[in-house]
Amino acid sequence: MRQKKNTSARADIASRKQAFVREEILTSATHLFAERGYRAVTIDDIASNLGYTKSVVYYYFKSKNEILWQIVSRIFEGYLQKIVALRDDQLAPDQLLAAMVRQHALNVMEYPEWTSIFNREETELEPNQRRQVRKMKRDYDALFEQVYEAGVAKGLFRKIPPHVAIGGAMGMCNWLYVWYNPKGPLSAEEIADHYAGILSGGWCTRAS
Amino acid sequence: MRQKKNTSARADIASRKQAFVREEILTSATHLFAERGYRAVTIDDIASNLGYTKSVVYYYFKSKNEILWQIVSRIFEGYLQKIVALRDDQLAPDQLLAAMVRQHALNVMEYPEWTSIFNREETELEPNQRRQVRKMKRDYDALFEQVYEAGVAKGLFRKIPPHVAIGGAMGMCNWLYVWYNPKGPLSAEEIADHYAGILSGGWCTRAS
DNA sequence: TTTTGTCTAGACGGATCGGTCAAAATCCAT
DNA sequence: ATGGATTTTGACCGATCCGTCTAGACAAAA
Repeated sequence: MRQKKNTSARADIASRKQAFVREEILTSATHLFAERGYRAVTIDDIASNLGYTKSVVYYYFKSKNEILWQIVSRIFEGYLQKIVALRDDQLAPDQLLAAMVRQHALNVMEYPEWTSIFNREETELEPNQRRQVRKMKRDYDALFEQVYEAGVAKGLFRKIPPHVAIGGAMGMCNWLYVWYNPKGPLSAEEIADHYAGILSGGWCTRAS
Repeated sequence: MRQKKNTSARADIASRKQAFVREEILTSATHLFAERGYRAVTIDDIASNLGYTKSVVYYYFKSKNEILWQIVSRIFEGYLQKIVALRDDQLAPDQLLAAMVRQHALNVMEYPEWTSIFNREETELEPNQRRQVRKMKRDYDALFEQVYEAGVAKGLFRKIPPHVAIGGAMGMCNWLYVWYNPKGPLSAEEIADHYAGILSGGWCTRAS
């Protein structure tokens, strides 16, 4: 018993440290991948950015690909949760979709680097990983498209193919990673509201 | 005279062939860069894709960077011309901006690969090239923002910061390179019209 | 046929980078 | 301090890839 307790305490410390360093490395890698692109970043870059050497990174991760995959997987988890949570509010399709768009825009602006990686580095994944990512994206978009369809059925939305309407909304929001500046004059909430507003009612003062 | 004529005839054939092969190489490179990313494509890939060897490519181009730069420069030229041409029509801001958005969407859908490269590979350019590209993008966007501002002044558009409104429109259109399928059920014109419509009047049937 | 300019092949250099490995250092319970 | 587990180091291997270079193929002019 005592032995077991001791070794497990020791293993505990070890695993906590491992978790911490893994997190550090993922953060460093996220910055660099977003800034220069996966292919242009070396393991040495990721390591020396933290004052480590390459070997340290390879102690905590099996390969460069595993680092990328960890980042990509987590991005999706975070995005999905916040969108799914909105469905509990039992809103009408037009209100719900506006809220979902708003939240997606906020997702992008909260971690622009994630969106950059998620969308730019898909080709760097291995075939089966890539299939998974594509499915994630499809499922995520489908959440929005279903609401759009429901809204069309109720006469709330114009009869535009859901795929086109949602594709437009996604582009609008995802593009934020290109130009959104956290230190800019507008807050993320303001921008998200503007976007939800434009998509719902357009930017013209009267209907065209 | 005869000598001069002869040698120039020979040079003529040569330069025509050079122009042709250079074009071939740029096309091959464009496909591959868009598909796999600049960094992941080797000169050998570009060459063997055409049945050539690496040396041929280096006979026609100084470096890999020159190929990328040629592609990027041309993209902008093509985009800009078609947008500037619309200004001659002397439309009111709301009509003009709708036409410009429509045209930009068509630009993207005509050569999705160009948009992909133009936006994904900016980090692969050399510093001064990158500065030029950023200026191109700023100037391009400014064309749209000016029209938006004029529309706001006339009470035609809602008072949204032009940068935000146009950023959204650009994202919407540029994102087409991710999902637009030329063989899909909708034509490029239909999609472009839908987008211009959404941005002008929203996707809701009544103003929210 | 010889010569000249244009184009191509293939080998090579040099640098980079992902990943491995054995040895050393560090840490902690006994 | 000792012993065992964990962590770090730095050298190293092998592969890839950009770009160069030399020799020669090929066509057209002389």
